[in-house]
Amino acid sequence: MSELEKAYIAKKYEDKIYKKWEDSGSFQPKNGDKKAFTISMPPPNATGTLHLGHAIMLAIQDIMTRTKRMQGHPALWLPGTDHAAIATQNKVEKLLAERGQDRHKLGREKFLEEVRKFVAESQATIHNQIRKMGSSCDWSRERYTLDEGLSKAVLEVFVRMYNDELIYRGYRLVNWCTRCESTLADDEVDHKDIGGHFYHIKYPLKDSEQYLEIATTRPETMLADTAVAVNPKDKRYKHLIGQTLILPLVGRELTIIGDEYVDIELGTGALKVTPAHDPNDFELGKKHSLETINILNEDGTLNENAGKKYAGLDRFAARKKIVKELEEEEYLMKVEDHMHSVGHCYRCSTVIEPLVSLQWFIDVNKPTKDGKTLKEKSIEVVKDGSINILPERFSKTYYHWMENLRDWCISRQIWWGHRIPVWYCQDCEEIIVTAEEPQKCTKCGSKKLKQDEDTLDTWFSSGLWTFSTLGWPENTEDMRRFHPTSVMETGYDILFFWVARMILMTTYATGQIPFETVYLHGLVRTKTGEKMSKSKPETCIDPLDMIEKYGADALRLSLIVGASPGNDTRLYEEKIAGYRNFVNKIWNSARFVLMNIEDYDVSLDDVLKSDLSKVDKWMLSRLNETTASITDKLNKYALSDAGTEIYEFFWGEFCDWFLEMSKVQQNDKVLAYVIKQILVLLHPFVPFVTEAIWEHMGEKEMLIETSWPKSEESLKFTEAKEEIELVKDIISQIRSLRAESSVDATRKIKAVLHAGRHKDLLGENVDIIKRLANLGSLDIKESGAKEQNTLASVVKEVEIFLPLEGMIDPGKEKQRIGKEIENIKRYLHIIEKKLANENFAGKAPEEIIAKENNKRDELAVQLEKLEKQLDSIV
RNA sequence: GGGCGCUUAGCUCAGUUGGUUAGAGCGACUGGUUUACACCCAGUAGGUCAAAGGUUCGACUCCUUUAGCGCCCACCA
Repeated sequence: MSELEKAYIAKKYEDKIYKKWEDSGSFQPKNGDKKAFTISMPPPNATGTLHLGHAIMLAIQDIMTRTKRMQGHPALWLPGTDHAAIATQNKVEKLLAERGQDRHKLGREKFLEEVRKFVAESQATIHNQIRKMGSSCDWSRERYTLDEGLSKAVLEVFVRMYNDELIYRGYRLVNWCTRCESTLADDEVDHKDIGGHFYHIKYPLKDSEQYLEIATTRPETMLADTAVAVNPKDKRYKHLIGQTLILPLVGRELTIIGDEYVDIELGTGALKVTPAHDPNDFELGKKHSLETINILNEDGTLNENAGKKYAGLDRFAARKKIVKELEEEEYLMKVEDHMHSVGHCYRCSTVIEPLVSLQWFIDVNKPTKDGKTLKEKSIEVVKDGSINILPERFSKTYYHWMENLRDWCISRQIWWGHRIPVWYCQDCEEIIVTAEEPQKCTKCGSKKLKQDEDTLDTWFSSGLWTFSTLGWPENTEDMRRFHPTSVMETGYDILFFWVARMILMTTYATGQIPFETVYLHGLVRTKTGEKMSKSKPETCIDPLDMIEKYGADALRLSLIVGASPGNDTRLYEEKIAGYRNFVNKIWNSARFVLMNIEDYDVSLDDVLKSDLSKVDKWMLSRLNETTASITDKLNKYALSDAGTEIYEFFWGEFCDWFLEMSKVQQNDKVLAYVIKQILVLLHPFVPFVTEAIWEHMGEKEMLIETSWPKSEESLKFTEAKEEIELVKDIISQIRSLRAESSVDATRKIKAVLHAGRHKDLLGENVDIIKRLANLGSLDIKESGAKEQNTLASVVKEVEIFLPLEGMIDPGKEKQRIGKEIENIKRYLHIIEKKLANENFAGKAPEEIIAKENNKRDELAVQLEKLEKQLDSIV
């Protein structure tokens, strides 16, 4: 088997292995009695290429899925993509713009063709990239939010909600993106603090020299003012309520109204009321029956209502013009700098305009059939523990968001997405809501029907993802087997956008929760903690480059180990290189074993029947403990902890100790058994290299299909384990003595051990100690006279002497041992103080006290021996 | 204005329900052609666990306050 490369070449194996897995059907869930384990893969946007955010999600979900699959659960990881309405449309519009095209010139159908073409291309790219990460997802069940089946589910839910009066159409103040020319949901607006201005404007009283001073940050909206409000408790203005003001530049008469809403302290205490372009003013307008004047076009320019002078101007140009005119006509009193929060489109960063518009909404506050509102239901399933959010603290954020959720605006004016299933009769104005395109008006029979132009919010369809992908509304077998799903694993940044929406939509549509556990991962940042951005290529890491360079296994580990749920993680190339080294170490340990062993067909029985040395027992014991611990951690989704533990066990114990010891004394059965089990435990983390090795070992069954080990009572060897730990400590101590005293590392020196009751143990392992400590000869005695001219030390009760004629400086040696004694004394002192403390003796648990007593006794013995050694130096 | 998180070795991070003389990887330093691996091996140095107070027999771990950094939410004209 020595033809294996000295270093593992990931590139040579990964694609081949992935193909083998995929072709074998092992990504598809098996039948079985155990509870199914399901993850719906958060569908990447069909807009381009995979980034590290996808890589971390794929790594985490793949580890979960592989573990459960090996544990014998029917495991389904369902992949797919999202049409990502606004994001995709924007992207294609940008591409069109580069060719001097735009969607309006193309028209709806041609534009959609362009989008479809673009999506098909990026989907192909995404498929390839998901595979590159080693994702063991079931491609036979892949879905796309615009699939026929999913679209059917979308329409079905819409119609049901409409019939249940949970979806309604109405004039409301909405968030309008002037670039996308569409509404946005409240949480699709990013609020950013912007340095703006406070413009103080004179609003003169009719037929008077007096005026009111009004402060505003958006002076152009004055063109839509229909009142001015003051607080009736405000002594300055109280008497003016009911009087009339003249709107500067426009000349419209405005009534001064009184409303407690107005904050006396804020601004000037007088508030211009613009019902069409401000959420608060909209409410005031409704309350006081004010006129609503909309001055904005969909593209952010001003319309006729703004007056001829301003119509057609962009909102910001209009602002400038108005400020200038106010100044010229001496209405502008002052301009102050003012920091305030301004809404921006989360997809294109354009400043959002609030405006009144006729849109479709989901009513989150209306009781449904079971008497609870959508909002209440969504809160309940998390509160009662049906859904468990990891890390737990995000539950609080979730409640807060849900509790304050307002009706969800679901209609978008973009073209890319699910068309709203509503038709308007052109003859009788009947509104027909149906999943199937109607042929004629249900009321008057007219065939002149016009479908609503709008599409649905992309989160409406992705909110159905866990069940629409399983065939709902049909009562499919997949639906019965795999829903509710087990885990929703995604970034905490889309808790509201998506996770909350899924809970809301799924509990309504199916009466089930969408998933049992929500695992939220953090953001991948640069080494210095900045967000990765393509504009900074020196720190922005492309997962595919890293896979090319270091292999997918290394990349996966670098994203998993050291990253806990809900916390951001930093990634940089040295880290990935470090895990590449680890992967290579796995490869080489296997290479070593493969050079030594032919037969890997070893059962537990074979191992137990073989002639087990204490070293074997130690290793089996540790393997068994590690298996139990890792299984436990994985079951709790503590992936980082599990990864760290297997890393340290494999490298620090199996390679550094057991393999080295095997070079002296080898038990084929144990070696084969242990390395195979380690490969199994490693497999969810580093699937490629482990599968590659597995194949070289001539296994018939692929590792991906192998069952997960259980911890076995018969592998517990407590005594042998402790004995070998002592042997290891002695070896370490000898190595340390040598190095500290600058003994030539290559020199095979002699050692004498006064082993006391451990004489037999050390005798059994004399060759191992000699080799690992690089000794020429080793003399083991029960006890004896002090050795002279030696480096001396004590481990537990065992005294170590390294006779080094002529090399020992008694002064230095005295100093060294003296220091060691001091150390022990200090420690001993702490323990003795603790034990002498009545409160400790009275209150600490017995276990702890026993442990402390033990430590004290050991230290006392060690101290005594060291003191004798010190005395003997002449 | 609310809420949350972080602060542990030069760097990146672990540290489970309080019981270690505080750990790992990288980096640094010393030394190594040993039946796999220099993508390696052996060894060493390096931390008053952000600060102050409190609870406790015992605090990196729990509580309070403070400071710095970061994030989320919020219709402050």
